[in-house]
Formats: sequence, structure tokens, C-alpha cells
Amino acid sequence: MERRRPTIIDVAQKAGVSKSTAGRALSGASNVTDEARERVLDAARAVGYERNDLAVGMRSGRTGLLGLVIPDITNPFWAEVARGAQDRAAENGMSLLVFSSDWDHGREASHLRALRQARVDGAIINPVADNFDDLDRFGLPFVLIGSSAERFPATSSVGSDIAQAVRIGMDHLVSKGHHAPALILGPKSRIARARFLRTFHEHCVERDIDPAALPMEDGEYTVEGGHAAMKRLLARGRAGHLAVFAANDMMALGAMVAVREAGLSCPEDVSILGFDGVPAGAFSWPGLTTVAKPGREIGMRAVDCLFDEIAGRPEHGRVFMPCRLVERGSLADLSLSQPRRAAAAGRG
Amino acid sequence: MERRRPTIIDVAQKAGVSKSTAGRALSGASNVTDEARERVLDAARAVGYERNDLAVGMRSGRTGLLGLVIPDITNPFWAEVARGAQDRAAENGMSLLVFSSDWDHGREASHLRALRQARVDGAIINPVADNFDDLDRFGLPFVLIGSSAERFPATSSVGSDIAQAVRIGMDHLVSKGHHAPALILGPKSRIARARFLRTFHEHCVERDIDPAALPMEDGEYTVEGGHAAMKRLLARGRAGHLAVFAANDMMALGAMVAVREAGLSCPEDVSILGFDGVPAGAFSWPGLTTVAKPGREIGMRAVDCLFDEIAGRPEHGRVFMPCRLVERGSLADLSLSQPRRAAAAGRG
DNA sequence: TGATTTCGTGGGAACGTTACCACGCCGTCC
DNA sequence: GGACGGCGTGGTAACGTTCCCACGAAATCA
Repeated sequence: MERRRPTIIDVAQKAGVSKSTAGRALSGASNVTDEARERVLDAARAVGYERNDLAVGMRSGRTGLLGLVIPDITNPFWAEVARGAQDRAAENGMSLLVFSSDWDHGREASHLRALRQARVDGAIINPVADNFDDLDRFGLPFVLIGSSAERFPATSSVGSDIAQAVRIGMDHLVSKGHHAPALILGPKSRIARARFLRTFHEHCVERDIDPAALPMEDGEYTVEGGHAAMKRLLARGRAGHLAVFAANDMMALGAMVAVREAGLSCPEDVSILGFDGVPAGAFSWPGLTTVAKPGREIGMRAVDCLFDEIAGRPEHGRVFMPCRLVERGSLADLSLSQPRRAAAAGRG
Repeated sequence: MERRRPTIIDVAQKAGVSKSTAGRALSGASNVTDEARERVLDAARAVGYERNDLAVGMRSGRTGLLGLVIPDITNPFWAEVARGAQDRAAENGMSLLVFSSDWDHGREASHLRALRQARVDGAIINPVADNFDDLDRFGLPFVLIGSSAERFPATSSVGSDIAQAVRIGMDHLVSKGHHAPALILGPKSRIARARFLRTFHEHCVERDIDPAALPMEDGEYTVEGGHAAMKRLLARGRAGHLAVFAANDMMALGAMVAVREAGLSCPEDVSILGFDGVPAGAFSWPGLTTVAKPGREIGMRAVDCLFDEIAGRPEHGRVFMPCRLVERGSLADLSLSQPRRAAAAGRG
């Protein structure tokens, strides 16, 4: 801090041009001769010049900073989103300010204000569900991510395609011979639950299944929530093999523990399919088969959409990124014990 | 962007004072009357004024931004470090720029330059091991974190107390009746391995154990590395119960798989102790007993140290944060089957 | 009472870069 | 030859805040 850093004035003097010409050469503008540009670039290298983004931002209105406001960086899904956003930002010479909101309205408001004060070029936000006012008045380009973005229909957003995810999950269950799986759902207040259920109902209609006849339990999106829901499912009694589609991987992992505690085994007695793709699913025994959300792709796509917002290009509306099946060991394959014709009919 | 944002000039005019007085009132300086301050704060609220951190940074040299350069935000340990740093930064009204280096020298150099250009107030860095030059010339206050910080002895750093971790791990193994555990170590080139081994040797000396007589294998700090090392350990044959202290949790989880593949069970035949505390350890079966690193605390402490660096307060040197035992189910308790006197002698 | 100190206020300049415009030179066209 | 347009260059001012100093009024001290 004691030693003054070289400025564009130092570069200009060394190169024997004006600061205007120096600035143009350094920014890659076309209205500079190649000879002048060479002299400027050499001078910049010689004095060790590095751009001051504060000054650039003051005059040009662009800082090269992007903001990311997510619930919790230690949550594996959001860490993947952050990673995708980081990578895309870095590819484009931009830096990412990362905040964890813990789904707290006040924290989010505080983070949004920090972003405004820092004059970021734009932000990617997983909105706290009831935070309409702050987002309306954010005043900078932004893109929403995650399920809660649905509450802001006029805004560009990027999220997992939950409908597609439920569909590939159900198709996979059916292909393994599980035609009437039980469901472990998330809490009633959550948007993701409604989307999950809607697609599940569509799936049943397509296959002439009465959804009301299928066992369903719900709970928090936690290990404990899934554990309790599975216990309730098992307490209903089961006729033969039970298959369960859990609304997220933590619930699925908790359900596995409940199965074990009941003296049963997975997948021999109970098959469990998760939804999320958290890393821990690879280490349960057996490994959890799950429908993985595209966290990293969401992060990258959100940055792309944000660049369009910043550039004033047409809005994207809502973008849904496809999920992907991750096959491990938690689903029994009952299709192997089915007569061929019955399996084909089941796939109708 | 079209609507000009209110500046301190607007606030001053509305409050009927100079911009100097307005600035003093808003920054909490003492040389303003209470009456003027009140008028200024009311005016600021009325016009919707928010500070411009670019302008503040240009004049004052302080931006309110901190940088964090870690290997990979999706790694659970580093995500915890980031979380701790975020929280401590937010408590102090600062914002955190987060970068993932992937242990790549070029990426790190690029991130350090971005931090300089953004004129951050300081940075927390897990250095790529051979990056002496860039750090020497970083030019901003910084604090190092993680094991590779040991290569920069004159610099403030914060890391896990690996010696203490190995000690509580070994003490715990002994308390469970495992007096001569095998080791699964990380790669020879890694600093953490040397520290782990050194403490292990000290522990053996204290307990009159010949370390050369204990089985040791090594590999990469990955599931696959641990899996292969455990297979080699098992291939040596085992006399009764085998206990293994693995150099990180991923290796431990890989070792568990190898145990199962060998037709053995954990903890009945083979006990496994990990090191790290990754979330996945809670979901293996049995759950992994491990010595957990204090990621979040490291992040917080690093921010505290950085504030001291920024303020020019005396350096901290190297700070080692204590690790913590997380008991789950992967260690058999052999002390229950030991005669009381023999157990006491073993602990001597 | 006069000199000195303290406090609060206001004005100018600095911070480092870009946006903007004027100007001179050169080439092309009528 | 003169008018026009394009290109490259340079100079000024703007961006929004803080730093710094000068000044006047009030309080304190001798």
C-alpha cells in the first residue's frame, strides 16, 4: 500500500502517447495504430501496470463483478451451482461474490444491498420465497434460480426440470418392475413438492393408475424427515416388495436407515429411489440410485442468461435444465422375475 | 441503469448541508452535530441513498471486499471454510469474492490478479504448492490456509492441527483396544502426509511401539486410493481383528468397500477410522468414525487474522485449529473383551 | 480582555479510468 | 483545387466519495 501502483498515466508517459491512446490500446479498441499499441503494451508490461477496476467501474458503469445469493454454500447442490457459476464467470474474465442467505429474508436483503453498493454488473439469486419487494427494487440485472423462482413469473430464471426428473424416475421404477411405488414427499408449503406431485399425477393418468391408491407420506427435506416417513410407510404393512420414490436424497438416506431398523434390507425387501444426486448417496450401502439435479449446469446457464440480461438481449423466461438418472444399488430389479408379456404391458 | 442513483450531493442538498457534512454524518464521524446528523440521515432515507463502494474505494483505498481462493468449492471441507469466512465477513459488513483454483498454478495467478484489480481489502488463500512468486508479489494483505501454507513460513496462516488430530485418533483407537493399527497414508508428495506420519511416530515412541512393525500402505486422497490400499493391507493376511487409521475420509470410505468385497465386515472384522469429517461419512454403513477438521472455524479465524493484517496489527504466525472426534459405528470396541489389567497396561 | 484551543462546517482536489468531442492529416471525389 | 469523410490522436470532464485544509465561532485559559 505504501508504494503507489503504476497508473495509465505512467504507461502513457513511457510509451510517449496520451493517456487516451494508452487507454484505447489497453482496452483493445480498434482506433489505435498497431505501432502505438505495441509501444503501450510494452510500456504497461515494463511498469507492471494492472487495471484498476474501481476506476473502470466509476466511469464505465461496469465492474466485472457478479453476485450469487444462495441458501447455503455447504449444501452440495448449491456448491455445485456456485462452481458452475464460478467457472462460467472466470471464462469471461469476471469474478463472483458469493453469499449464503440461509433462507432468511433479512440476510437476503442485506446481501442484495451489498451487491448494489459494490455496483456488481448483475446477480444470480435463489430468492427467499416471500421476498417480492426487494427483488422488485433490486435495480440491477438479475436471474433467479431454483424452485422458488416460480413465484416471480415475469423474471428470467433457471432451474431443474422437476417434471422431467419425476418422469425419468417413474419410468425407471417401472422398468425395474415397480409399477406402484410409494411416495415420500416434502413439506406442503414447498413449491418443489407441488411440481413433483403434479407430474406424478400425470404419470399415473398416462398409465391408468389411481394415484389415490398409492401410499404417500411426507416430511421435512431432511434425513430425519425421510426416516419418520419411511417408518410410517412400513407401519402400514407391506404386501411383498415395497418401492419408494423419495422427494430428495437426504430423505431417501433417512428412509434407508428406517428400513434397516425394521429388520428389512434394501434393495431386497424395499427399493428406494432418491432425487438430488448428493455425493453422500455414493457411500450409503447400498449406493443410492437417484435422479440427479444439474447443479453445475444450472450455475453455468444462469451466468449465460445473466450476460444476456446485462446486454439487454431478449429475456429467457424460465429455463428448465434436464436431470439425469444415477444408477447405484438401491433398486431391486423385479423385471427379471416377470413374464415378458406382463412387463411389456406395464410399459404401455 | 437509466435512472440516475441518488448521490451524496442529493442528500446534502436535501439536508441543507455541504457534501462534507453529509459524508461525515453518513460515515458516523464524530465531528457532526446530532441535529445535522439527523437531518442527513432523514434525507438519505428520503432519497433512497446507498453508498457507492467504488467511489469509497477510489478515495479511501478500502472496498469492503475480501477474496477467498480455495481448491474447489464443491469439496465439503472447503465449502465449510468458505461458509465460515462468509459468515465472519458478513458480520463485519464485508463481502467475499470466492474462487476455485483446482490446484492449478495458472488459475491461481489469474485469480490473484482479479483480486488486485478489484482492489480487495485482503485475501485468504490456500496456495497452490509451488506458487512462491505470485504470493511474494501479491501486494495486498493476505492470510494462508491449509497444509500447503507451511511452505510459506513467514506468513500468517490458519490450518487444522494435524498433530492433535492424529493424537486424538490414536488415543481413541487405543481406548477401543486397537493398540497396533495399520495406516493408510496419502501420497508421498503431500505435506499433510509428513505431518500425519511425524505425529504417528511420536505416538509410537511414547507408547514403546515400533512404528516399523505396523502395516502401512498409501495412495491418492481418493475413494479409489483408499480402496486399493485396503486391498493391499488385506492381502498381507491379518491375524484377528485389523484396525486402520486412514489419512482422509474418502480413503476410509473406499477402504470400507474393499473390506466388503473381501467378504469381511466393518466393524466386526476390520475397524476403520477416518480423518476429515465429510458429510458422506454419516451415510455409509456403518457410519464412519472420524476425526473432523474444523473447516468452518478455519474460515472464521482466517478472516479474523486477515482483519489484523489489514489493520497492520502484529502477525499471528501459524494458527492451528483443533480437530474433533466424531464417533459413529466403524470401530469395534475390543476393550470390552480385554482383561482389565492388560487394557490398563496398553494405555500406559 | 486578549490569546489560544477546540469544534463544526464547507470547498477544492484527489483517486484512475473512460466517454466524449475537437482537431489535424490524409485520401477520395466532384 | 476545394469539399468531404474517415482515421488516429489528444485534452477535458465526469464518475461519487473521502481526504485535507482553511475558516469562523465558541469555549477555555492566562
